[in-house]
Amino acid sequence: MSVIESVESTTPPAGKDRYTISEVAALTGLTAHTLRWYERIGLMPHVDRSHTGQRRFSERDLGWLAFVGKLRLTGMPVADMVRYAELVREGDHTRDARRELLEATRRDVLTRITELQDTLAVLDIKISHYGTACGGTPS
Amino acid sequence: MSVIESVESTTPPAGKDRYTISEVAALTGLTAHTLRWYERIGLMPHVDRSHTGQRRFSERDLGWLAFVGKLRLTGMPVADMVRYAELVREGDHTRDARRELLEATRRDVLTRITELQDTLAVLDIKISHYGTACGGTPS
DNA sequence: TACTTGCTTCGAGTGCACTCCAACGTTTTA
DNA sequence: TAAAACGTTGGAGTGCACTCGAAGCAAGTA
Repeated sequence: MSVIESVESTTPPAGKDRYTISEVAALTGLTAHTLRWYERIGLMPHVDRSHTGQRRFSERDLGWLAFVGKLRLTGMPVADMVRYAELVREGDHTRDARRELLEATRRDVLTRITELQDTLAVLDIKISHYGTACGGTPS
Repeated sequence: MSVIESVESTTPPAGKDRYTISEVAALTGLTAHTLRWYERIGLMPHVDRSHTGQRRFSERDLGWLAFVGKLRLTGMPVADMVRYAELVREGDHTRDARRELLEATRRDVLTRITELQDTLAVLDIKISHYGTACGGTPS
């Protein structure tokens, strides 16, 4: 618990802390279906429930979803995110493993950025070929 | 043909020009299955055949595959790449449409790079929360 | 009270990008 | 020449990440 608070929360609990699933859907851009699916596969920590069993998301849940959204942008497979979520749940002794995982992800992201910059260069060359009213022998 | 030469070829025709499918697979990292599939869906221009009907890839085909590989890295859907390939086949009067498409792709790539850089920043913050070597427990 | 909206679950369906199979023909190597 | 390796096709299968449907319970509004 303390680990989650100290490391996993980015946004401090401020504002209301009992969001319904449709509110969270609106805030995150995910569908309610996807949010339930995330919980089912273990990608969400267990979400609090109302007295009638309906989900009530906390600010921390929102923070986690925002982080997951970032990881998703990197192309990380959902299974790997689930693995990370499991490590968080397992507690303090997985700190090193988690840092390792994040650092590996960081390296992947750097690689992806480099690849995209290469691609950008290729696109620029192509575009410039299209741009110039070509008369010479292009390569 | 001339359009393809003037705009679509990056590598000048040098070296042998009759690669078998397994050679191309080795060179590109794609499987033979994928190469045939690319042709079937119209992502490859029609590949030359031997007198018995086997594929013989040219240097230009390799250049096209390299470009497709770059596009693939951007996350562009295969259907969009097929669309671009169709424009190329349709000839000179689609130049503008093609440049448009490449420029849109370029914008997408820039957006993706920005997203990844944001993600990188988040990862760095998380990693720094996990602390540097002093807190870690080595095996 | 009746209606509308939103929530629950489980399980099935979708779209994408491959990936593989079966059956058979061709080319290379020993 | 015989075997091994490689090629062909159409169509079916796989894995991922959702995405949706159906049946039913609960809460708010006219």
